[in-house]
Amino acid sequence: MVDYKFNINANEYLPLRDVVFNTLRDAILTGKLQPGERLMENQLAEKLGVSRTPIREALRMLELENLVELVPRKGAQVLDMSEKDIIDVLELRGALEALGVKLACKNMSDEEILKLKKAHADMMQIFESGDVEKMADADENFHDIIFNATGNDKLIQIISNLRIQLYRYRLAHLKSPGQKVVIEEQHNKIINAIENRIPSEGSKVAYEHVKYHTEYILNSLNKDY
Amino acid sequence: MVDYKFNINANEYLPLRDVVFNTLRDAILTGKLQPGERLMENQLAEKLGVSRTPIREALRMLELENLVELVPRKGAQVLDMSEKDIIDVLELRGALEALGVKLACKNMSDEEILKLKKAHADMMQIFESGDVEKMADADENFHDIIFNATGNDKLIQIISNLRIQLYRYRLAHLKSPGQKVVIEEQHNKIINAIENRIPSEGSKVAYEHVKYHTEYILNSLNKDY
DNA sequence: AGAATTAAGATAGTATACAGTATTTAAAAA
DNA sequence: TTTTTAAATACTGTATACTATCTTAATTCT
Repeated sequence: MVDYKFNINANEYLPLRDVVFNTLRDAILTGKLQPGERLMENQLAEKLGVSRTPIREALRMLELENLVELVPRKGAQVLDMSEKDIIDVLELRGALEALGVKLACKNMSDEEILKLKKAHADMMQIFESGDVEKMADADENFHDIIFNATGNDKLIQIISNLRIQLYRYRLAHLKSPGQKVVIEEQHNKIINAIENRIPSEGSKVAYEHVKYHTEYILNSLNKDY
Repeated sequence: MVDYKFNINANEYLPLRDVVFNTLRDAILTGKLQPGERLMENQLAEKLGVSRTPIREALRMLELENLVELVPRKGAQVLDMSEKDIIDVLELRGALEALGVKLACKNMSDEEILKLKKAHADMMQIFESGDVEKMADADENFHDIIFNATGNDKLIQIISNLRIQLYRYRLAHLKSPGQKVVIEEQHNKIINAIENRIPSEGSKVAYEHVKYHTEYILNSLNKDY
């Protein structure tokens, strides 16, 4: 009746609400569902071939992820982020990336440091290609390695959520060709701080990294139109 | 305290799922529902006099608030926090309180500073009474004023969530009589930083405040039998 | 007796039905 | 025409019914 195309392991059971949740989230993040677009339960149910029940539960989950807005008796719509929202989230990211690198300075294993360096090298390679999507992915990968080394699961959870919120706007950053040199230098600083186990330094450069990122994004936003 | 979507205006409509959500959250935070306790949909539905539908939706929401754990086809149970979870959350709070006070140094109005001072004075008064619940509330109020002055809604949202997670464990802190002097001094430092508009100082003392808090809580936890 | 098996009950997953409320459309009045 | 009102429609909110699975306890087998 229902085929679980998201399940690689056919043994594992994934409730429909989670399938719907993943589907809708993906659609929102990739822009197939645009900010402001209404999400009607019947329509979604029909399109996805399920009843309204899992749709509704998925919508509640998306609401707490800040991806959709739910107005009682009116319905759901894809949430848009104002410029201020983006600034706010980046402000948070600044603090949390700083914490993340600080913890990574203390906790990252030598193996993981190697992995981090490799990720950095890969990313620089990809930068040559000019494929913005892949660049963004490589950047996320780099930061993922750091966060996973912090050992703080709550931090990982929150930063993931912030990243999801920013996902739709992240491409603005890496477009300009001059970026490579700056990002390379900043990432190198981060790697050095971690390798030399200097938490205060790591915290500082991570913060500056996000701050630079923020300013860049704001510029791109204002340049639009 | 728990004033979230609470509606004073009786005209405004609150979906049952939100009523259930508030009810269950309150029950969890006040310990009426203990960590580890199973939450069965039928049972809750009957007890609250509603159908399973709003119960299920409320449980999904509680899951994303990290208050209950949902295992597919098994059910929900009140989530317990390990000592490590508590440390992780406090580590996050350290970074976010630091950010909060830093922003408050920049954005807090003179009026709000007066309110903050009053809240501090009130708190010191309440400390004399020895009523731990009220002390905790007064402390939350003090920090609330700061966060509301940051102007960063996302920060407010996340710190609220972290606080909710810690709510059940917060009383451990204020019990010992020696606390008053230390907390008074630390809060004074925070107030001074904000009043004199020194973000770097505010950030520093806020971080130290949480760090002290953390160490205290850990001590209490280990002392428990 | 202890382990394995099966059957019964409990519980979550999903679909559907119905009720109530916004929204839209059409009609009537100004 | 423009505004008001009324009816129709399209939603969401909630309850309930049905199904699939998990748990528990009884039963059988070794």
